[in-house]
Amino acid sequence: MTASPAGDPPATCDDAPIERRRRDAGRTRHVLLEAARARFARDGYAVTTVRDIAEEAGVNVALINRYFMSKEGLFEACLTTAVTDVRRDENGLPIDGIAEGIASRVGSSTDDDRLRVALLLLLRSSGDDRIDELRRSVLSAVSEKMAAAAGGTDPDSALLRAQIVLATTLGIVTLRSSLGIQPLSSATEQQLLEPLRDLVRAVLPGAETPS
Amino acid sequence: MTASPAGDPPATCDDAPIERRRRDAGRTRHVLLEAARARFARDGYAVTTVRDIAEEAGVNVALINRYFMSKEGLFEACLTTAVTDVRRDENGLPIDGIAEGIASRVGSSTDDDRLRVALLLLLRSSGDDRIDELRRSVLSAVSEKMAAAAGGTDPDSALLRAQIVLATTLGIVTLRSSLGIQPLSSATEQQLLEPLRDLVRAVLPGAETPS
DNA sequence: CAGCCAGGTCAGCGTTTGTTTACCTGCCCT
DNA sequence: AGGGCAGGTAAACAAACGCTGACCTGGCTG
Repeated sequence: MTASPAGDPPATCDDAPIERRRRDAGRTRHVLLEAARARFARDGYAVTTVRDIAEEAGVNVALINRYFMSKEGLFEACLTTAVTDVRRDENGLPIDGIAEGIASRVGSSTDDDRLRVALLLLLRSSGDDRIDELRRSVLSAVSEKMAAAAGGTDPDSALLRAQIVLATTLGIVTLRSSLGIQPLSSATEQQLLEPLRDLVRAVLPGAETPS
Repeated sequence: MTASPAGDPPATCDDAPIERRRRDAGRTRHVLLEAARARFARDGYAVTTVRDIAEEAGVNVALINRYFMSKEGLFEACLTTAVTDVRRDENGLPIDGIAEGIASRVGSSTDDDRLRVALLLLLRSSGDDRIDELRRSVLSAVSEKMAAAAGGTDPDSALLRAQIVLATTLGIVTLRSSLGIQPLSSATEQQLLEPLRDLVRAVLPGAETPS
């Protein structure tokens, strides 16, 4: 599997056409990080071995410890990128249209959409308390932002309700990726949009759903 | 931790007051199964070691292989009990009052409520395809039963919507147990009931919520 | 009471895990 | 052209894993 590691010459060019350099620390680090993100998100921390990740990245196993100190360091780096992805994404949040946002985030089916992978990563635990606290804080921040966007009168109730909507989002991502339950797994973004609109409008107090 | 394994004499009785027998295969099997359920549900399959389970149950490690063939066999037995729990529970489903059912199932905070543990177990994977198919089928069955209970016109749309409600349920259980997000984690069954009522009424087409 | 077997213990097997050490080698600089 | 070093490789480490076989022993039966 994974016959061409990362940037193999497609056998039609002779010397050094595309590949940047033979030895590129930054590139290697990046390839390793992407492979780890995918495996950790799909299979979880404990199941994934460093040899799996290295093989998928087409890189020597020892380089994981060289660039990330340890397996846990690599996982923390993955989570950091996930946090960055989520943070950047929620800045572009449409104030109204929360349902649309969830649908588009959750919708992409099997492609490695960055945000779907990021959400899955936030659900994975390595057992390290400090990293768990990171997961907790960013998930809390997302729910707070959603509660603020939804408005409403009682702030405490709004936060609880926003976290229920967040639970729905994470639950859908889980059911679509881990299990393969039909029709949820093969539902398109369009098909998810209508029920999600109903859900958001009902659960979030002051949320407006544009036509 | 767990100083008294399962049924220690409470130090106030001399000889053999409560403990049934010194050697009881059925009891040992049961204790093992309960310990495994708790650990698998809380930490997942790969993280949990057979030595952990045996220690928590207060029995010898080799007995796991004696009574359940393998670690995977033990996990399958755990899932089977979870399936039984879920099946028995959904038989007593109130036709109306789906929200009440979810709230009561999800509500119990840190106690090892059987149904909460069962739902968590259904989210854990051992990597075995056959067992995964079991998880898939029972989760599908739950959503189908919910869709049937909710009624509605279009059966396909109703199923998708029921699975979204199921995703919410599983998401809440996950957020409450794995992470400790506030205020969701410490919300009582009562506090969860109101938003869940709104959610079910909006997402499930023909669901009636009694006053 | 003696015999027997289900129930339980113990030590160690082979494998896989994350990690480290010592060693090459491509690439830049003067 | 040729050191020098960052980038990469290979082999092996100790620890932990699931599992197994040979071995005890409590408790019922004849």
